[in-house]
Amino acid sequence: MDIRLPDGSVRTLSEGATAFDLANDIGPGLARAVLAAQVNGEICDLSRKLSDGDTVSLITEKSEEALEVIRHSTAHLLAMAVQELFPEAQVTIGPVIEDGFYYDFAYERPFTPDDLNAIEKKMKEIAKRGIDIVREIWDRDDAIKHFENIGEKYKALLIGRIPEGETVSLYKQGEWSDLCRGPHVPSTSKLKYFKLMRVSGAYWEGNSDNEQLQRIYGTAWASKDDLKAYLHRLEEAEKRDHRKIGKALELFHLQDEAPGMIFWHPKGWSVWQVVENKIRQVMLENGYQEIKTPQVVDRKLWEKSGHWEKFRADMFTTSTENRDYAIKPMNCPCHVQVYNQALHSYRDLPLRLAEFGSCHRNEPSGTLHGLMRLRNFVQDDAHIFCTPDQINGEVGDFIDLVFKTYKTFGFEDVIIFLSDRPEKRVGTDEQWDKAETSLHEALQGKGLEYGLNPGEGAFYGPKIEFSLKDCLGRVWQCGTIQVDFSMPGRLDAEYIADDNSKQTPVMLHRAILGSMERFIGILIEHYEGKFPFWLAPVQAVVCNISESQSEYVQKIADQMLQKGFRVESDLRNEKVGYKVRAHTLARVPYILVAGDRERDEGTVSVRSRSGEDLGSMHVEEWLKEMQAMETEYR
RNA sequence: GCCCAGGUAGCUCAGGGGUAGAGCACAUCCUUGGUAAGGAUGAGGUCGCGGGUUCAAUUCCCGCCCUGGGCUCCA
Repeated sequence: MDIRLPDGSVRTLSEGATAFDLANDIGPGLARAVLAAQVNGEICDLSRKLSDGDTVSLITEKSEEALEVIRHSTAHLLAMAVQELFPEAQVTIGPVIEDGFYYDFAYERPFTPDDLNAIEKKMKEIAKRGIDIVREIWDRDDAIKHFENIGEKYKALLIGRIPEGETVSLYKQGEWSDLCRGPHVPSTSKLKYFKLMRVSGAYWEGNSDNEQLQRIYGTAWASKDDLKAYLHRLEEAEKRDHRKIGKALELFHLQDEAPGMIFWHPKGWSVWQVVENKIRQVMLENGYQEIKTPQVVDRKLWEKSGHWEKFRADMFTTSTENRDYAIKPMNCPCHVQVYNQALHSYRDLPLRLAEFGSCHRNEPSGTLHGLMRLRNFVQDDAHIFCTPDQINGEVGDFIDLVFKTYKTFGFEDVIIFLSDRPEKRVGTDEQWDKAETSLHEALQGKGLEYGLNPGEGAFYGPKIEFSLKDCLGRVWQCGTIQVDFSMPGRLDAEYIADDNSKQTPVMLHRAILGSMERFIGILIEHYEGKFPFWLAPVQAVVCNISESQSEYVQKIADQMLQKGFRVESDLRNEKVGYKVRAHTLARVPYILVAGDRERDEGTVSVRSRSGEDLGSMHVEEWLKEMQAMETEYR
């Protein structure tokens, strides 16, 4: 039979030849290196029997496709090792994930870090044994019986979900076997570059009502260098961690007495204010009006808005003089109160009310994370009250605003998802059709790529979410725009239409940064604490060389301060080298040095954070330079 | 909320049933030094909180709180 290779050439093999035979036929080197095959585009085992006319490419460690196979096989290796060491452990699932894999086990006790070391050692040992990995086809019912007999109830359960009469594939390595679709590498000896990373609990089927399983995470790569590079990448990412930098640069702190809430220090609060003022400016330039509403609001309003019934457990409450209050978990009900204080004409719409609204939500303790997930956070919130016909235009304008704003802060890489109608929802299908279409059209009109989260919309309307990634690749939602058919009606918002009828406006909830805290956290990681000039908490430090220039240094530092720049002077009894080092480590964008020469000439010597010597310049000239940087967002 | 690992000086961390350790930072003194660490001296701790075992607990045991990594959740 004839087999076509990726380069277009054709090789003739005898009937019944496998992908491995093909590799062997091409050369013994390839036969040693080959891990899997791709037959007519489908990745499969080397034991796959080929047919006349198949197009086959062989996957070696150099192929991109190899990683998934290696990781999958390493997950099996892990499971085998665990069961050799802990025969009572039951296997469940073990998928490939970004950068590695995990495997969930049911076991009477959690695995310890010591166990992990032992398991990894066992894995290496099994790998060295060079056990052949063999694919077997089983009848579904036989497979269920088999796994039930050996006490693997989870596997039996999984196979039970496969339709009757179908066959399933099992992969066998030595005495050990696992239900698996495959494909896998041909022998455990192909698995060399892996490392177990951590243990954690995980629920069976991801449902917290189910029993907790023991999850082991690992990473696996095609080469030693790749593994090393990955571990190095993790270390580098850790250096960007906003919690670490936040502490080192004295931006903020957290303490036991206020879990999930931030104590902002002068430097962190400086960043906050610059960010807030920038957003405030953007809001005013785009037709929003800023308001401020109460922190603590009577329970009755939350009952009316529906929050009390649905989210009471997640709200902080307080009471006094027989009245119950909730500390606001969101701003929208309050914004409707402001809207309701006047009788509105359709001519008033769209009405855009913005607030830097501080919200408290009693998030589960296990979910708190630095600045990213808090119990108290401030949203750059706004609500647009509009007619159904205005949704389209408002959403389109908002998307532009999001991208423009993110760009100002240095972000180009934005992940967009559209969440559409959930099963439980309010509003008519017609309304949902219209709203969802508006969102799709707005995104497509901008030529944006976006993912779909089917059924993930809020009960009151569909939404678009804009997310940014943190240093560890975790995705955090920042911006959002949500259509709301429910709350305006619940809270009696209305307007008089052009036919003099009373109508209920649609409300769009929207935020660009989302949570101020989270956004600043992402900013810290994005810039590794090296904020651009306009955001930096301290924009420049002026240093003297010896005592005789201290008066001059104070004078010019004050001059810059009066012009509105955030400038400090460093007159400490230390050498310049010491001061330069200290302020470089503190990520100050510019270090200005004045010795006798500069004092006599009325200049400063300018050194950038990156170590570049920009030479001496007159103070006036430097002031102009700073003014330019301030408005160019660089 | 669930599983695991942590919590020692302002920070980063070592230690371990019987006077608590380092580096950096801080203070004082010497030094006035031209672009990433000048020198000396010194101060600094309820070893997360509560209980138990013990002659003795920061150390061992139990509970709680917080932090970190996951899971679940995220209006």
